[in-house]
Amino acid sequence: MTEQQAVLDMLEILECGGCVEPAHFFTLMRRTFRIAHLLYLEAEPYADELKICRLHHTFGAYAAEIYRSRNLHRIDPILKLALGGVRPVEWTMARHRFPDCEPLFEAAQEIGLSTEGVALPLPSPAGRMALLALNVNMSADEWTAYRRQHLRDFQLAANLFHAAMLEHAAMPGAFSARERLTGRETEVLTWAAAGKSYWEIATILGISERTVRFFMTNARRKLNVVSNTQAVAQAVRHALIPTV
Amino acid sequence: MTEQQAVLDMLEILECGGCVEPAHFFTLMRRTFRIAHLLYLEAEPYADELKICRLHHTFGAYAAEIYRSRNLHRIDPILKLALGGVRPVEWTMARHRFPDCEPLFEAAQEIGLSTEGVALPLPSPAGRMALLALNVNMSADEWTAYRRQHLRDFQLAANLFHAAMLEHAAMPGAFSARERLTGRETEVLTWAAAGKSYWEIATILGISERTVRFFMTNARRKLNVVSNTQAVAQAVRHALIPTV
DNA sequence: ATTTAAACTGTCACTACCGACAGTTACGCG
DNA sequence: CGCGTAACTGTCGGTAGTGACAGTTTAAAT
Repeated sequence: MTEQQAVLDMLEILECGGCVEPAHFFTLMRRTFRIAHLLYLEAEPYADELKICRLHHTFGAYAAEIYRSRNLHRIDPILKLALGGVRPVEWTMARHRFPDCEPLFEAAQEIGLSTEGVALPLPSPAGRMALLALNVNMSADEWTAYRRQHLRDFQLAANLFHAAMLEHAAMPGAFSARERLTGRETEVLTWAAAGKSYWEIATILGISERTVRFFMTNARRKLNVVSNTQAVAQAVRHALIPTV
Repeated sequence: MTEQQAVLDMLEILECGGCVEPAHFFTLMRRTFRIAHLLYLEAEPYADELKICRLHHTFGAYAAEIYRSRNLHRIDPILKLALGGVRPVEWTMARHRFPDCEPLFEAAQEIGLSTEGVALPLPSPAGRMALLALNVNMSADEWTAYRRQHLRDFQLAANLFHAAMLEHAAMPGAFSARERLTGRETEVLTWAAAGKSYWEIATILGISERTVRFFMTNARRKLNVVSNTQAVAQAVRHALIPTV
C-alpha cells in the first residue's frame, strides 16, 4: 500500500496548510494521482452571467485560447452543473445530458485531450462558488474503477486546497499590501455590520461614542470608502470581518 | 481490506443519492465507521446571532437539553470555527485555542460523552453554512491514526449527504422560502453598498428620494435587520447583490 | 531615547437616515 | 372584476452618521 501511503501523506501536507501555490498543488496532485490536467476556478454568479475571480489550470495556453475564442464557456455543461450544485460532476455524464455541448468535447479531442474527468463543486462562504476539475488520461472502465477508489481523496484534497486559497487570498494584494485594519477597527466594523449604532457599539466595547467614530473613520479611510454601509460591504466581501 | 470495501460501498450509495434521511445516514455512518455520535447543523449567520435552519443529531434528548439549558452554544468553539471557515475543525484543537469553552467539554464528560472528534464545515450556495460533527469514542492516539486514514471518507460522505439535504428539502424558513427581494430592492441595496446616498441613488435610478427609502425599508424588513449597513452586510453575505 | 502606531476623548455644525403617517398607478391572474 | 404585488410619491420629526477642529496616553520598535 505504498500508493495509499503517498495519498495520506499528501493529504496531511494539504491539511497543514503547506500548499497555497496553485502550481505547487497541481504538481503534487499529478505526482500523487494518475491525473492528466487540473483546473481551479473561482467565480461569482451575477445574474445569469459569471464573473471569474480566479482561474488556474494546467491545460496550457493553446487550449485556453481555443476555449476562449470559441466561446466554449457558453455551452460548457461542467461549469453549469458544478457551479450550480454541490455534487461531483462526471464529465461523460454532463456530456450525455447536454447534447449542445459537443463542440466542447470535439475541441478537447482536437487538441489531444482526454474527455474523461470529474469536476468537484466547492461552495465558499459569501455565496461565491469554485470548482476543481480533474482530467484523466485513461479508458472509461479504468477511470470508473480509479474514480471509485479515489474520489474521496480528490474531494478532501479539493476542499483543503480551496480552504487554503480562501484563507490566503482573503485579502487580495490591494488590502494586505495597503493599510491593514487594526483590531479595534475590525471590531467596530463587525458590530456595525450587526446593525449596532455608535452608541450601542460604544456601550458594548466600553469606550466612548467618539472613539467608535474615530475607529470607523479610520476604517473608512483605509478602505477608501465614503460611508459605513460601503465599508461594511467591502469588509464582508474581502472577509475582513467574521461571518458569524 | 474488507473495511475499505465497506467504506467504498457506502460512499457509492451516498453518491447515487440513496440516502436522504438523516437518521438513515447516521446509521450508515455508524455502521461503517467507528463513530459514536453525529450532528448535522445548517444555519444562517444572522446579525450576531445564528439562525438554525436544520439540526439532526444522535446525542439524544438529554445531551441536547443540557446544551440548550446551559447556553453552551454561546461558548462552543466548534460552532464558531466550523461555521466561520472551510477547514476541518479538530475538537481538541478548538478546545485548546478557546480557554473559555471548558464548560462545554466538562458537560460532555459529565454525561459520558467523549471529547474527541472533528467537525467538517460545509458551505452551501447562497451563503448558508452547515457542518457535520463526528464524535468518536477512542483514545487520542487511536483517533489520530483513525482520523488520518478516514478524514477523506468523512469529508466525501459529509459533502454527499449535505448535497442530498440541499437538493431534498425545500428549505423551511430559509431565504428562498422567506420573502425574496424584488428587483428594485436589490438595485437600491447594490448602490447603497457602493456608498451612494439616497439622493444619489434616486438620481441614478431616476426616481424620487422617497421611493429609494421605500425600497430600502422593504429590504430591511425582509432581511429582518435594523439599518442599511446591516442590510448590506447581510445582502453581501448571502450573495443577494452582485460584487463590484 | 526617539519614533511610530494604536487606542483613546471632546465639541460643533451639518447631512443622512429612518419610522410612521397616508396615499396612487400599473400589471398579471383566477 | 376584484385581488395581490411591485413600483412609486409626499411630509414630519427624531435619531444617527460624518467631517473638521484639536488633542492625550500607552506600548512596542528602532
